[in-house]
Amino acid sequence: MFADVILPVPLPGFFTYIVPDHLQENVVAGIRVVVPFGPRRLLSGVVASVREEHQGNDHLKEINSLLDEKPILPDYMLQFWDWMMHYYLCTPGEIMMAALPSGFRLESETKIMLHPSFNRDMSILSDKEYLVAEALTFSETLTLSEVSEIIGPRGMLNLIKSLIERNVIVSSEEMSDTFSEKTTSLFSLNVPYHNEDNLKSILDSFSKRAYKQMEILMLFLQKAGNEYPSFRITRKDLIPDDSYGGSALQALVSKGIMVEETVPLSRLGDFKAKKSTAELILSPAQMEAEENIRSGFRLKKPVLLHGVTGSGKTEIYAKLISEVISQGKQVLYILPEIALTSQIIGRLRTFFGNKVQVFHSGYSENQKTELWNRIVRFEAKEEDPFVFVGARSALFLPLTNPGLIIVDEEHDHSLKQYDPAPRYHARDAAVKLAALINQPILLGSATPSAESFNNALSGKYHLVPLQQRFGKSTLPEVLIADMSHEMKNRTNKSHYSTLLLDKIQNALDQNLQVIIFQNRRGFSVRIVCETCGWYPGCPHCDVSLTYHKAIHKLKCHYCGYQMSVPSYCAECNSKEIRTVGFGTQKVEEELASLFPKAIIRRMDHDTTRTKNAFQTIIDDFENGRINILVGTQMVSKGLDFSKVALVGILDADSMMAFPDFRSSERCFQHILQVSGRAGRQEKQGTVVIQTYQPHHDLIRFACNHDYSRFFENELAERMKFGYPPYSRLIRIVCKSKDNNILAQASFQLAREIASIGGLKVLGPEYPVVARIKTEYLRHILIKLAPGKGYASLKSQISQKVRVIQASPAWKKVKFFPDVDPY
DNA sequence: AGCACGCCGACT
DNA sequence: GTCGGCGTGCTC
Repeated sequence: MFADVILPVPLPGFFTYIVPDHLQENVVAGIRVVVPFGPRRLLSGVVASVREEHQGNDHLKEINSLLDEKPILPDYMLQFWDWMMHYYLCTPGEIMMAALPSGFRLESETKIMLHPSFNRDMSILSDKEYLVAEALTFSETLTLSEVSEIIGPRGMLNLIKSLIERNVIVSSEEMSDTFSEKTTSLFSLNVPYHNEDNLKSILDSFSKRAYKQMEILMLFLQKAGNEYPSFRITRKDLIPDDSYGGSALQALVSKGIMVEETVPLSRLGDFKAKKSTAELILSPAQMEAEENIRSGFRLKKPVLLHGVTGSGKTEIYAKLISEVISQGKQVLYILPEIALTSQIIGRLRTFFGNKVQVFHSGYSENQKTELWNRIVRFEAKEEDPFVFVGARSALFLPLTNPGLIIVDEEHDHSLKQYDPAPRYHARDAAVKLAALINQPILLGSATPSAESFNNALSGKYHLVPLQQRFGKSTLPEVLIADMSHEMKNRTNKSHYSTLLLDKIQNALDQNLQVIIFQNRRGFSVRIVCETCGWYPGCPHCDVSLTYHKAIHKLKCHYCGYQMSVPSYCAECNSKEIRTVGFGTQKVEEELASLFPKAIIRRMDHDTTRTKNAFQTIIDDFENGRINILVGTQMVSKGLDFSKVALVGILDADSMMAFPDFRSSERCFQHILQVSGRAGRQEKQGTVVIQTYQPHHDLIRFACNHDYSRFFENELAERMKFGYPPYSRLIRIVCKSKDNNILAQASFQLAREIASIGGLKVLGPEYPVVARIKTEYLRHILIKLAPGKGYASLKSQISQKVRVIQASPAWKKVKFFPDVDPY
């Protein structure tokens, strides 16, 4: 028998191994195996399929051993991987690396031991060799990292090689487990002292000499109550304010009065539900939407819930989730970004407590591995997790009994993975996954993507509108500040219109909060020579350097290169150098001088870098410790604040101007999303949009919250130019350090692909940033017209890529296909 | 991707 | 003379 194995290497295809006779019964698809790979490497891989026949007379190797008794991946998950590698033009290994936490991807580690025939004649050894041999007489085996600790990393490999050649040592490959169980100590009363007399006498003796020990013992008995013989407690729970550093407790253990035992501790945390789901009361509008969603599920169509900001989508989700759980099924809840999860988690845990688990890239590998283990062993018991909230990568969780998939904020661009492969869109992949498992899927957004909206219009998705805000809140009033008018009349103070400043003052006077949105494009602050226009650029990338005030340095956003701020121009030696552009930092400063009494905080990449920074800012804002919050996209994403009276959008134009067919859509979504933060309770909120193009359609539609009109317009535009959803795009990113070879290779590839026919090739073109980390870039954009045959065209395209890649002339060029690029 | 092999410049 | 730099080729 032969097994096709997926290995964590970015090479196309599976690797075929012989299944040894004694393993024939146990090797099935979805199981992990250890296989030899290359001259001296062992890898763990996943069996994709087992077959009886194998053509070709290749020299196949044998499977070494098995890591699992039963599959860790359900059948549908292997189908999902298969679909993904074909759809997104990547290798199974790339999917495996994205899907499995590292605890499930074991690698071999070289271990050395003394050669059995070595006669222990140490005189033939050098000093360093002697140290290694001596260490091997104490502990039988050493890993390479242990050897490196003994003699240092320099020349280690050669030394070991020489020892092996001289038959002093032998080496072997062993699989090492990277997962380490988290443990804790539990303390209990030792058996002799379960006898009350013994206990009493020891307490009496302590009252004279070891007062602290008695105190701890008393504390233990107090917490244990009648259960004291079987009571076990952690140090932290026993002595919360551990001022003794635990030494007294340790003394009790060493005297044999108490017993310490090490037990495994879950990293997944413990959360109690605070409310019963019976307390989930939906408004009539929500109930209607819920009913409508169910009818969509009955039609076996993906459901698109288009609920305006503040309409209470989460409550509807919770209602649906509670029902799925009650059937003993699991729920997968995908969110665009880690930052958002904590809010949603909090709300879901109110109802579902421990049943809710989180999974995203911010989790440690050990945490991920533990959750995977729990899922693989899922038995639908009360204490098992049922709801999995996570970012894209949660799609790969091997749920054994999934009953519902939710993709929230389905319009969000961060649902698409860009690097590394697989470059998948979590929404589209989730729709496919739902179809594979034949279970319902719900997509939710206040501003659905053009793709999804089009699918809803065409009947492919079932559309559920929810146009009413929850409770008494109404949609905010949107006002336009015409910046060209303001500029002409010189009424504006720097970047702020009088309208916006008045409204801010107004809000502050009423002790209400303000959010100021400045998008990322306007975020970068550069340095420019006033005399000749020179600006410092990154030596490795084709971008200007961004000024960072906190470190007073110029920095490259692509490769991290840093330099100090030049005092004169490198071109003309002029000293007239100044900063241009205005980012959140500058906004924060300027607002501080305009509103000296207000407490202003900033939320952007810089201020949310540390683990809890994001949550801290949100908490401060929620509790009214911040009057004005200045931020990028981050402030627009699903945050629920109740006292926000005003939202200001400083520079709508820079969002509209970006040269990309999705820029209008993105700009409109940002405006609507950030506007949605205003006026979440009875009082109507206000939004001020500053723009130089007040009559632009996009601005007009945004003012009226007119999603449908905007997207009807937008779809008409897309159709005119043949952009998605009226075509499919594949972008091939070409990279090389050699710009000439890159130019030739990418040109050649574009020509080859064009020759396939049935598609349109644009480029090769220079991307906006044409060089990153000393590598030059070209983009080839392929438009596939609507109709059948995508699969065949795609495989032809990747065939062409492989041919070009294989030709010796272009071997310095790398190609990365990106299907449905963003 | 990782690892071995192989061919040239900087040190004991 | 060796160490170790990374260019090249291969992995069922």
